[in-house]
Amino acid sequence: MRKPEPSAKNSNNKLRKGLWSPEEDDKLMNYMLNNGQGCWSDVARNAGLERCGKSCRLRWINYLRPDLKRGAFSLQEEELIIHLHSLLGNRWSQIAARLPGRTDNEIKNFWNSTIKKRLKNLSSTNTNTGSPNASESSISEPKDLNMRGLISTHEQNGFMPVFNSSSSPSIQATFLNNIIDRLPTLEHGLNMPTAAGGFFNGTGPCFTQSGVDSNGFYFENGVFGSVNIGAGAEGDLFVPPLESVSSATDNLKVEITCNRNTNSNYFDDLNGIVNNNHRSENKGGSGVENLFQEELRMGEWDLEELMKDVSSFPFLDFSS
DNA sequence: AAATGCTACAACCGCACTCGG
DNA sequence: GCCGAGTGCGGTTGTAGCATT
Repeated sequence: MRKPEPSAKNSNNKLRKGLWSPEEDDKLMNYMLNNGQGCWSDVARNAGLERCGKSCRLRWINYLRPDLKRGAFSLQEEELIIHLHSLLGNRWSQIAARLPGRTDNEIKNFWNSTIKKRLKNLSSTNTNTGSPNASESSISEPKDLNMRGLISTHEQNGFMPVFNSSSSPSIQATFLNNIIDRLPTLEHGLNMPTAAGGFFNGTGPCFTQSGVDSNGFYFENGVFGSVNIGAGAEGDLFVPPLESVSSATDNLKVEITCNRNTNSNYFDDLNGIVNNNHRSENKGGSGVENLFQEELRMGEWDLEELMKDVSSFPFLDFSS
């Protein structure tokens, strides 16, 4: 991408830094192919490179490795990254391990440059929209919320929020703004339970008809709970207390608190939620269960299996 | 055509962990 | 147990190239 800086090599005997020249790449590539990976400081020395071992390792892993898949991320990969990130957070190496041919650095860059930007746009658009009352006139046009903009490269294939036709615009606006207002809270690592909980299906917000009818999730102050829409009279918006949240549906009760300071607890809780929903035998249940059912149809991989246990994620190969 | 802004991504940095002496 | 080297990882920076003004 960039041309090596001529000044990168110091005049004295210090190790070279900065961009790698094609000659250096050749040296490292030839050495690795002929000798395999060993101690990286030895690699650097034996390959005749004026680089530290750490730099050689990085160059090999992120750029020279023969099994690397170059080029843009596919839609499938993109969705998987979002799903995995919702479960794993910024554990790029673990995410990369599930994406053959992709490096943690690549995924990290993709996330920070592309996905994060879309989330930011989403958030700023909401700010500009103003209060629910102010936006009431425009909420009937979902694009004004820029919800789809989260993944702008995707086609409009049902990722837009779908409201009950009888829901008033003000309720829709209140509901959406309630969710969007929480985005800054979730920005830290974006460890939002969206993919698991149903706000985002991995490609954008996913408010299914059934989800809006009965249950959604919300996440605030470290508490993962539910937002119950229209459980009573049509159009009612019920936001439960933060400390302990329970939905009002007949066949589903969610009372979740989690410690945001410990990722393991957090993700354990998320997985518990997912598993609880999977275990439900009530296939006719609405709300959260249907949200998951909707989600499971979104990707070509078995997301249900993915969400059961992060440690059991399959290593997917999209290279075909 | 030049200036400016934006984006993508390669590479560095610092911290944490493991392991052998 | 301590120490240092090696390694892995996530955050951040720097900049080439493209887009826009």
